Amino acid sequence: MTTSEGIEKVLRDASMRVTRPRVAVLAAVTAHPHADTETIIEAVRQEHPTVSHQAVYDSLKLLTSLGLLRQIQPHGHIARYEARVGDNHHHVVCRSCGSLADVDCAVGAAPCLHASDHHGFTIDEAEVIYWGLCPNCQSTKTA
Amino acid sequence: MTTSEGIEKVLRDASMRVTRPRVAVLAAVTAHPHADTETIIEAVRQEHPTVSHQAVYDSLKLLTSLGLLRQIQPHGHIARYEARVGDNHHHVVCRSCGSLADVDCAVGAAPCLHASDHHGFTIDEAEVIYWGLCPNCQSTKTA
DNA sequence: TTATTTATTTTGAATGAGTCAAGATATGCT
DNA sequence: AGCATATCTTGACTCATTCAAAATAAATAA
Repeated sequence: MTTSEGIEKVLRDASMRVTRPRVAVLAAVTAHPHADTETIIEAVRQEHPTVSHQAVYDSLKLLTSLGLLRQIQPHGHIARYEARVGDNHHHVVCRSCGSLADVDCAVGAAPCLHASDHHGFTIDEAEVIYWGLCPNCQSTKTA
Repeated sequence: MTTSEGIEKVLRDASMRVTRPRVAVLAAVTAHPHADTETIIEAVRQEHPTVSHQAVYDSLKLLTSLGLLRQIQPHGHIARYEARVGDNHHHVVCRSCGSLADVDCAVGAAPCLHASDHHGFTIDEAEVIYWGLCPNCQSTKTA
């Protein structure tokens, strides 16, 4: 899915050009799950030192809109990205250090997706963020 | 709960001073649910023209940490606040116009709060944001 | 393969929500 | 009323992200 051929097909199907920055960004996010933009820029530049930050921003936005990436941005934190997509998993964020971990869905396939009263909204996604303390910060706080 | 006496008690219990900006901010948020900071600043200044933006930022942060307010900040949007607190309700955000509505909990009291695998995190809150289209934008899109 | 078209990228400046810091002010206590 | 200091005002500053114009390179056709 996230292989080199995979992205080419998705991009071409969307009438988008297959460019070095785009492929590199997808690879970088795949290699660094939950990385922020700065980290992704650095990772991309390991292989392609001339790629601009703007190209990374553009690629992240494009790949996200095409469904190849997912953006995570908890309150008070900058945006992070992950390549794990389409399996309806959620995230835990540590209130203390900001570290982030994946959490599989609690109840079956798409829990929480059926709100009791939509106010007429059509809902296509339920995003869940759990807040708490990571193991590290728990011990630090109590120590 | 959100009355003038209510906030005084909460502030005093927390050893915080009862100041004009704090009371005004709580009143403004109560009167303008889901308002962003800019809107709250304007609302506060209707009554108290000399209150600084910094005081509003500080008050919002304090009142939020005391549990009198709740901050909502969907991806790509600036922070908004609401005074409805402690009833575990969630929000729908329109992908098109960014409008926001309350949604009561889908399944009983605290759904989704029990993630299957915490990775050792202690979870104290499950935040749910539904994404979709508001009634207005639905008709605009299809029209 | 080379020329052509134009989507993307580079570069560098700009935006703007939010934060920082120092001095002025007002709250709560005695 | 007067004191101590929490809070506010003012104004500069941060920094993730966006904007814009010129340069570049991907895709198509000759």
